[in-house]
Amino acid sequence: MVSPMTAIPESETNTGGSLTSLWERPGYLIRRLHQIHVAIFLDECAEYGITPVQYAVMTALLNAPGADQVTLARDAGIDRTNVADVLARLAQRGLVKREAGTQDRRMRIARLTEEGDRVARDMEHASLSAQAKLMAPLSSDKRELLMSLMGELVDANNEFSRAPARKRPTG
Amino acid sequence: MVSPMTAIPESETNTGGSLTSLWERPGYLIRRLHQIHVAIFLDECAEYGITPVQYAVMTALLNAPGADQVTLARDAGIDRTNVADVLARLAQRGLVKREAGTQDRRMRIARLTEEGDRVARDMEHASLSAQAKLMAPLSSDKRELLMSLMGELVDANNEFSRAPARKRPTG
DNA sequence: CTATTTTAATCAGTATACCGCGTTAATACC
DNA sequence: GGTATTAACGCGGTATACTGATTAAAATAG
Repeated sequence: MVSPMTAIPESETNTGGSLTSLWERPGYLIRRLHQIHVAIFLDECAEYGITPVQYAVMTALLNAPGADQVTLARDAGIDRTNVADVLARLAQRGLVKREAGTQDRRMRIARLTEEGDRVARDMEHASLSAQAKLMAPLSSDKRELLMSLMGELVDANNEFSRAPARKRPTG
Repeated sequence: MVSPMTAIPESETNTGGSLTSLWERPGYLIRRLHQIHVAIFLDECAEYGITPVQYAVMTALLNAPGADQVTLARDAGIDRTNVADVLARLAQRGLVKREAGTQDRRMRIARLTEEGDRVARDMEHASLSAQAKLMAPLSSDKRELLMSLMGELVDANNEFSRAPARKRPTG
């Protein structure tokens, strides 16, 4: 015994029932899909140097200028402490400015700077390109189907993540 | 102009076409789905203290004992450098042991320890519970549909991420 | 057999994502 | 009005995920 073969022994511990394939695990497919989307987004938006999460925060600020961090977290579906980090990085690049809240002095209010506003609007094309590239392998029908199914799942499981986002507009 | 009103001005910069809702962006839904799955998995598998990625690496090691880091990265769809970090943490907890490769001395070979093997097998129930909880809001038909669509998308876009996984078994 | 190239791993650095604790300010209660 | 509770932040810590550079060993070209 103990032959010196170091190649994969094939049946050393794998006694019969190998566990389910990764491709049958929803968690695996979701993680890979996430990886892939981030990679495509970063590629398409490389000229701006903005990440998907930063873009989500910036668009949230477009729609709700002067929001506090908790509101931004709920609007963008991002963890509270993470929003603070993202805002700090955006502020350091001059895309966001932060002030203390006037009414509630616990809050820190965030706004896009002029440059931040311009960048957020300019990026829309690139972000749509990233979407298109990601979904390109699917037919139009399948795209809609996938969006619908994912939306349903996120909606129903919203409360399970630490960052329960604002629910989908029912309208 | 420059009125001192600090409440959300509603139309300060938001000139007309507000950008697309987050719920219409595939990247947003994918990111939220990922958040939610990780949260559910950590909750269901709390007694083991194993993360989804650690579980993926451990099951990869179940099926390919003695694999090197590049192989593990491809099998589990995880970035090369990340695999090294995950293995280091698993090794520190005594679930994995690592040795230098005998034939190719650049490689570092990884194996599950006895305890690691036992934990990986014991966890299957909990991981299936996490899957079930995640997918519970969807009917059986919709679950299959979603898995199929996600699989198709991951398969087609595989090469866009830094961690291009081993392709889906065609059989 | 030497020189180039390729490959596995490591390291440093950055960004997301979350937890738990503590601080401070606003609110509620008495 | 003083106390208890709640709420918004900040900080430290951990894990994933990736980039770029470097090192060392193997494979290949000349």
